[in-house]
Amino acid sequence: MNTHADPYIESDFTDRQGAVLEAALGLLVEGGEKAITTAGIARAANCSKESLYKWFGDRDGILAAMITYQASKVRVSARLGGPSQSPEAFRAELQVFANDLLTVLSGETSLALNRLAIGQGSREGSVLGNLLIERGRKTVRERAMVLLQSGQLAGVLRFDDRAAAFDTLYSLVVGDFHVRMLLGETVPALRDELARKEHVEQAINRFHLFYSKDHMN
Amino acid sequence: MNTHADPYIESDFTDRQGAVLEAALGLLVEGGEKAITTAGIARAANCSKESLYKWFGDRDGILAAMITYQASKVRVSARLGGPSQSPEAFRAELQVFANDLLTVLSGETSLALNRLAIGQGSREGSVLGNLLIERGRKTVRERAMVLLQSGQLAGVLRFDDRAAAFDTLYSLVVGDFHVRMLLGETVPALRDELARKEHVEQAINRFHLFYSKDHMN
DNA sequence: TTGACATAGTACCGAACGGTACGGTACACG
DNA sequence: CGTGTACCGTACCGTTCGGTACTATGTCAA
Repeated sequence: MNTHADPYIESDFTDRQGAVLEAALGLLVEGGEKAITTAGIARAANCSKESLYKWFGDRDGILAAMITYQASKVRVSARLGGPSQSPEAFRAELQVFANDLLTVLSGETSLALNRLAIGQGSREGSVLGNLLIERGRKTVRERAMVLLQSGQLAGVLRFDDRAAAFDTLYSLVVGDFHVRMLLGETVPALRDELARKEHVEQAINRFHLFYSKDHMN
Repeated sequence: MNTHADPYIESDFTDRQGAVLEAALGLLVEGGEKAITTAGIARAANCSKESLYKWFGDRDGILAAMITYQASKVRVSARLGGPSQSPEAFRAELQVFANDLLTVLSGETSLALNRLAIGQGSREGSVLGNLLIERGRKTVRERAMVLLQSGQLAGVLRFDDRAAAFDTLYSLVVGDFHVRMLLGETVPALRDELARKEHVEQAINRFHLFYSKDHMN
């Protein structure tokens, strides 16, 4: 991958190519991997199969491009609240992050891409899986890392291993929801507004129970 | 393989059919869904395609049968420790449960079946996904439920919603590992024996922090 | 022995798909 | 104007796969 993680690299794709990938993503969301045929993409995007192969190499190249393209689109705004904030404000910010995380993960496109990568997975080193972990999880991870460090600097949180704290936060917020959604279950705790808010609050409370200065064990 | 190894196997499958499904599972583990072709199964199991279609209807029927067959094989021994045990013994039992859960989820067959169901997922009501949730998760869930209730009766745990407590336990133990393994990542915290033990202990400790009588908030 | 039944093995068919090739069109550049 | 480039649309090819049909073999019962 590119070591130069410059923030300007939208993607290596032309507008036309982006439109084509958009159409392919639409097909994927609607019909699953089975719907991603070269002829189908060409038809949906009003382009020729020859262009597809020139741009992306082969079908797997198209799939990989879909992931990188979508990941480049979800660039989140990692707004830093600054180290001088109250514990309540920080807690609220964590709740916002948790809510955003759940929103992203429960999005149709995210689910479809995860299903695609998992379905292709384990075979051939799971190229798509690595791609999805690298490109997709990196953004949310970075945002959380910044958030956690700001909490530590503000004196709200206390931990030795920031990565481990992130894993805990992720587990508490997401839990088993992701797999269940990937399996096709409609999780009511994410649909219902009230239940979701309660879940997020509980998760953040529990996270503080682990990592706030008051509750260290 | 298991003619009568498991005492009361409630699968509707003949021994021959079980052997065929076993071969199909082998193909699935080795080569992913792409390797599950009717001709391939017939070749690997030394049976005819006609028999496959007579027994399982069509290809989707084979996939569904693979899930139900495997689920019927994993019937866990829900040994009940009884309500009169010390907190330390109960904690140890929770750790054993957590360890078993991680072992099952990281098994190649379980991962392959989950990948299969997820890959087919969302399309057509996700039949395989529901099947996997129903048949697969039910056993582990029931065992955990019994365990939790025994902990409550023993006066070690305290909760109103047992299902919610189970979800918390599951999240703390499994966390993000499942998705990452499904995506093809080899999680070191599960391979390494020491790291895994530490993780399980931490998870159980944290669970007790939420639900033990001493730590209620 | 004879006949009913189950199954293996193989051949076959139609459809779908990945990938390639070719003709046609619009546009840029000299 | 001519030439190259990029692209669309379509036709085409070879392969694979799901599903069916047919034959051969073995087994059990009368």
